[in-house]
Amino acid sequence: MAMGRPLQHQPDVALTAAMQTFWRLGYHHTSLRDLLAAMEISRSSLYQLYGNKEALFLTALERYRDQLLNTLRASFYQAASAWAFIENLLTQAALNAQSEQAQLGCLIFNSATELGGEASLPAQSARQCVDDISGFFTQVIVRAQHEGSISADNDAASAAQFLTFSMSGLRLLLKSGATKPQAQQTVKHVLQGLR
Amino acid sequence: MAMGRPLQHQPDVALTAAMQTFWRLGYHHTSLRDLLAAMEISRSSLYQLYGNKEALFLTALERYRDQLLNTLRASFYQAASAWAFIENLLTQAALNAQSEQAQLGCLIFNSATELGGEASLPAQSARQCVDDISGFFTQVIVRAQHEGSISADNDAASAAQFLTFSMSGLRLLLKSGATKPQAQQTVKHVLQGLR
DNA sequence: AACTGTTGGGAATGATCATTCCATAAAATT
DNA sequence: AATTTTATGGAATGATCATTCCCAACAGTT
Repeated sequence: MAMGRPLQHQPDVALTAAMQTFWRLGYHHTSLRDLLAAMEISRSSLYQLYGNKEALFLTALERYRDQLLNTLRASFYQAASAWAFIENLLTQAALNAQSEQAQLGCLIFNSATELGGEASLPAQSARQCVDDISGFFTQVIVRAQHEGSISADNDAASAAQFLTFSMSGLRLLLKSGATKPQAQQTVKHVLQGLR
Repeated sequence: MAMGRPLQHQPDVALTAAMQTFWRLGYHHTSLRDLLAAMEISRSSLYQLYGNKEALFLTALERYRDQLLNTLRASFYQAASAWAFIENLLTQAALNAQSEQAQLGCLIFNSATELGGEASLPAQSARQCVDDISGFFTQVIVRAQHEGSISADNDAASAAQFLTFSMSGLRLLLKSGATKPQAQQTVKHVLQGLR
C-alpha cells in the first residue's frame, strides 16, 4: 500500500453527491455549504481534491453527460429500430411524469438555460453538452432514415435539434406539473413532428 | 398640480428598464446596482416606489406578460386564420434567429426555468405566466380546430402545451446559435407535429 | 417664507459567499 | 520512532448582496 494515510472517502461517491446537488439546486444557487453537507467531506478536502467549486461542477457535469450518453447508447444499440428507441424514450419520459427524477429535469438542459449566454467555463461546458446530446440524436435520426421510418428529405441535424428541445420541453412541462395523459398526448405531437 | 416636488422620472420608463435588466441577466443574477444603473433612479427612490427587488420583479414580469399577450392577441384577431397565425408566429421566430431579441429568449420562460421548483413568489408568478401563455394558445388551437386546420381529435390543451414548449425550445435553439435554415427546418417539424 | 413631497447618496447592518492559511489530528508507511 | 499522506475545522480575507436609516438638496405648492 502507498505511504501515508489512505483515502477515507470514495471519490466516486462524493462526486455523485456533488452532481446531484448541482442538479437539484443549479450551479449558482448551490453553495459550498450544500456541497460539503452532501459530499460528507471537509472544506479542506474538497479544495484539495477537486480544486474549487467551478472545477467540481465541470467534472460533475462531464460525468453526468457520460453516464447519460452511455445509457442512451446502450438502449439505442439494443433497440429493435431507431424509431422504437425514440418512441420508447419519449414515452418513458411521459410515464415518469410525477417521479422525482422528472421533477428535477436534466442537469444539462437546466445548466444550459441557467447559465444562458454567460462566457464562463461552466456555461461553455453546458452548451457543449447540449451539442453532444444533439450529436447523438443525429446518429439516431440517420439510422431511422436508413430504416425508412423518417423521411430522408429531412435534415438530420435539424430533426435531432427538434428532438433535443422536445425532450427539454417535455421536462419543462412535467416540471410545471402537467398530468400524465397530457404528457402522453404531447409525445404524440412530437413523434408526429419527426415523421 | 399636487403639492411637493413632482416626479422626475416616468415610472413606465423605469419599469421597462428594470424589465429589460431582469430579461438580460435573470432574476437572481440581477443585482440592485444593475437595476439602479438601468433605471437611472436612486436606491431610495427604488425602494420607495417599488418596494424591493422581489416586488419590482413581480410587476416587471406582469407587465411583460401583459404586453406579450396583448401583442399576441392583436396579431391573432387580425390573422386570416388560426393556422396562419401559428405559422407566422413560428416563422417570425425562426427568421429573427440572429437578432438580439432572439438571443435573449423570453423573460417568462427564462424565469420559469431559472426559478424552477422554488417556492418563492417570483417562481410562482413565473409558472403562472407560463400557464397564461398556454391558456392563450389553447384558444388559438380551438379556433384552428373549428376552422379544420387541426384535427378535433387532439386535446386542445395538450396541443397548446406542445406549442408553448416548442416556442421555448426554439428560443433555446437560437440561443445556442442555431443557423436560420436549421431554425426554419425545425419550425416545419413543429407545424407538422401540431396537425 | 413655510410647507410638502421627491431625489440622492453616504454609511451602516447583517447576511452569505468562495477561498486561503494554518495548526492539529489520524492512519498508514519505513 | 520518524515520516508521509490525508483529513478536519477554526479563523481570517475580501467580496457582494439586499436592505434600512438618515441627512441634505431639490422643486414645486400655498
